[in-house]
Formats: sequence, C-alpha cells, structure tokens
Amino acid sequence: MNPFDKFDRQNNILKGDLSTLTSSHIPENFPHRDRQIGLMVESLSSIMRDSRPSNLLLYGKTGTGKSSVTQYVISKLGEKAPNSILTCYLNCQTFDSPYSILINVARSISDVDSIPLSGWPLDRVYSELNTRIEKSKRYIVIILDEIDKLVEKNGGDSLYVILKAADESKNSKTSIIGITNDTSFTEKLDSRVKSRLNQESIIFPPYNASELKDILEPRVKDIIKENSIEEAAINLCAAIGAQEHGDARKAIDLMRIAIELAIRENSDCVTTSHVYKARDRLETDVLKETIRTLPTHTKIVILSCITASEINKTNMITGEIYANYKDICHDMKIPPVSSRRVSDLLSDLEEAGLITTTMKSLGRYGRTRFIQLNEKEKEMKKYLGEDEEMANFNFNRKSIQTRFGTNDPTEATLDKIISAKEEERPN
DNA sequence: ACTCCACAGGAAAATTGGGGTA
DNA sequence: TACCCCAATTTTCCTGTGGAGT
Repeated sequence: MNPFDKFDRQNNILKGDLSTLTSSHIPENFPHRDRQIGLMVESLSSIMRDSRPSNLLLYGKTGTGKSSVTQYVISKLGEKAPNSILTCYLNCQTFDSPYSILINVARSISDVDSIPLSGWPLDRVYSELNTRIEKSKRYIVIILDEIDKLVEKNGGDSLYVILKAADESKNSKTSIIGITNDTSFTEKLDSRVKSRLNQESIIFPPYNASELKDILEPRVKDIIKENSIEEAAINLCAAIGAQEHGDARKAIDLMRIAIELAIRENSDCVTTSHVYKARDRLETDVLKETIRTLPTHTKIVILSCITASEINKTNMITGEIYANYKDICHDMKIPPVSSRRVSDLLSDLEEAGLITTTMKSLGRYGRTRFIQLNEKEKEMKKYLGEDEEMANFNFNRKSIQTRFGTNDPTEATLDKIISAKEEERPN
C-alpha cells in the first residue's frame, strides 16, 4: 500500500478545525465565568471614564480561565473603543527583572526599537517609558501573568517600579492586571506595593466536572461529526480535569489529543480508551518538554541524581549528588558550578516536579536534604540520553562512593537511623 | 548540657556580557 | 579602541540549625 494513501483518505471524525481545542484559543463564550467577566469589565471600563485607574488582581489555579478571560475581555473592550486601548502582556516567569519589564512595556507602547536589551541605566528606561506613556495618550493595560514570581525573585522591587510608573503617568490611564495562582500572594507583599496593587481582586474558582463538561461539549460538537464521539469520553476528560484541581486546560488538551489519536487510528468514534491513551501521552510530553528546556547544569544535576540512584536506590543526599555531579562534569569536560549553586538547582528541580526532597537531620551526621527521584526515572534517563547537550556523557558510567565525606557512618548505621525515624512517624 | 556534622539558605562580592561615550 | 555603566548570574562567605553522640 502506498503510504501516501493515508494522506487523502477522509477522516471519519472531524468536521471542523482541531486548533480550536488548544489552550491558547480564545472562545466566544466562557461558561461559568459570567461573574468574573462582569467584574472585570466594570473595573476596566471605569478607567475609560475619567476616574482613577484601578488595578486588578486575579486569583485562581492553572486552567481556571484567568488568562483566557482576560484576553477575551481586553479584546472585546478593544472592539468597543478602537485605538484607545493598548495592552501589554508579560509573563513574569520570563520577564522578572525591573529592567526587562520596563523595556517590554515601553516597547509594546511604541515599537520604535530604540531601547537596547541591556546597557541603559534603569532610570533612563524609566523616563523613556514615562514619555512614551504620555505620548501615546491611550489607555494602557499591563497584564502581568504569574505576578507572584516577581516577588519571589527580587522582593517585589520590579513590582514597585512598574506600579510607580503606572501611577505617575498623567495623560494616559494605566492599569495593571496581575494574575497569580498563589492565594497567599498579597501577604508576601510590602505594604506600599500592596495598597497600590490590591485594589480589586477577582477569584477564579476551580471548575468541577460538570462545569468542565459544559466547556468541552460545545467546543467538541463544533468540530466533531455527529455520533463520532462517545459521551463517556467527554465525561472522562472532564473528570480527569476536575481531579487536577479543576484544570480546564488539561481537559481541553486531553480532548484534543484523544481526537488526534482516534484520527490516527482511523477509527470512527472517539472513545474513553483514546482518552486514557491521551492521558499517558500528555504526561510523557510534559516530562519530555520539561527536561528538554532545563538549563545545562540542571540537566547534569538530574543526571547525577539518576546515576546515583541506580547505585544507591534510595537515600541520596545533597553532598553525594554534588560529588557525583562534579565527576560527571569532569567526564564531560564542563566546568562545574559551586555547591551553593547546585543546592539552588536542586530546589529548581523540585519545583519542576522531577525530584522530591525532605529535610532530615541525622544528628551527628548533619542536616541535609534527602532526595528522591519521581517515579518517571527511566523516562527521564531516556530523554536525557536523547539530549544533544548530554551527548558526550557515558550513560554506562558507574561511580559514586562519597557518603558523608570522610566521616562515614556505615550504610547500616544510616539505615538504622532512617528506619528508626520512619517508625516514629508512620505517615 | 554541650558539641559538632553537613548542609540550608541569606548577603555581599565577583564575574560575565551587553551597551554607551569619547 | 579604551573605558565606563548596567543587570544578571555565580561564587564566596557566612550564620543558623536538628538531633545523635558524648
């Protein structure tokens, strides 16, 4: 059979465009978000009257519609009042320094590309931003996604600078929308920032399964031929999304992948088994992407964890991981970073969900973090093996002897200490 | 009660690399 | 070209700490 036959064979399922089932797609209506939309519109339209700009803070876990609703509302307002609203969307994970934020806001106000990515003193960027704001005479809405990252990284300085810039603009009205999934976010703020930022907040609660179904169903019906999807498949997507703290993004991604799989299998109907397969694939995709985008030294650290765990099985501690890491760097002829730095990289890995660490004190033998790889160890190793940066690492190497430096309690002692500890606290 | 391990993690110093000015 | 300024990243230096050993 000619492999290209597959190409022109009609699929039995799709009648519309599958790309409407991506999380970046902004739909025309948002089930169960009327209240939030109403509040946002109310608040934003008050900037357009001459009243003082009020800043908004949106709370909610991932996939509860914060970003999508924001983009939707902004675009609708833009249609109502063309050429008077200017938006600037920034993800604070990527742009986390005062400098990069100011630059990006300034650039989106007017794209005269005169501000270099580095080199200017901050106050020059600041005054340049102010003149651009005043010149533009438009309403400016700055959306700061994952705004909590700004506080973690440098104590909220960036936030203060940007709020001040917004406050001081005279001719134009500038408003800031902060998006966060950290409900305790405001507690970490310093009071001068808090009063400016926390003027109005809107909460996006997680979706439950039936709400997720209301989201999925109309979108699916638009692009799928009649009777080409089991009701149960939709329900399952909704249920899995609801389990994951009411995550609509996950439910939507699952649905899309399930449909793709069904098409690839050339079946007539999307079934629950497609959804289950989609769930597995989604998981591996996320893991693969997480590992691929890790910085070089972070990759080596996770590699160090993996090779160490192959020998040690359990109970890896920071010192061992670092010693092993240095060995690997030596093998790969890469200069290693300091142990202090590796300590931070381990925290990064924990945040990325690749490892779990527990602080434990071994009394005489110090206090350190115990490191456990997550259950996808084999896959992680495989993806690292495919990574070109890791190409000259010998994946068969085995060498790790360090344990507690020179002052080595025997393995048995350590195990005793640990098991004694675990008996104390069974959970 | 006191010691001391093996780090955690804060703070300051040093390095790196982009950019400006003369 | 030489030299200065700047932000970001890392290193260096440091203080703090839970609990087994003594």
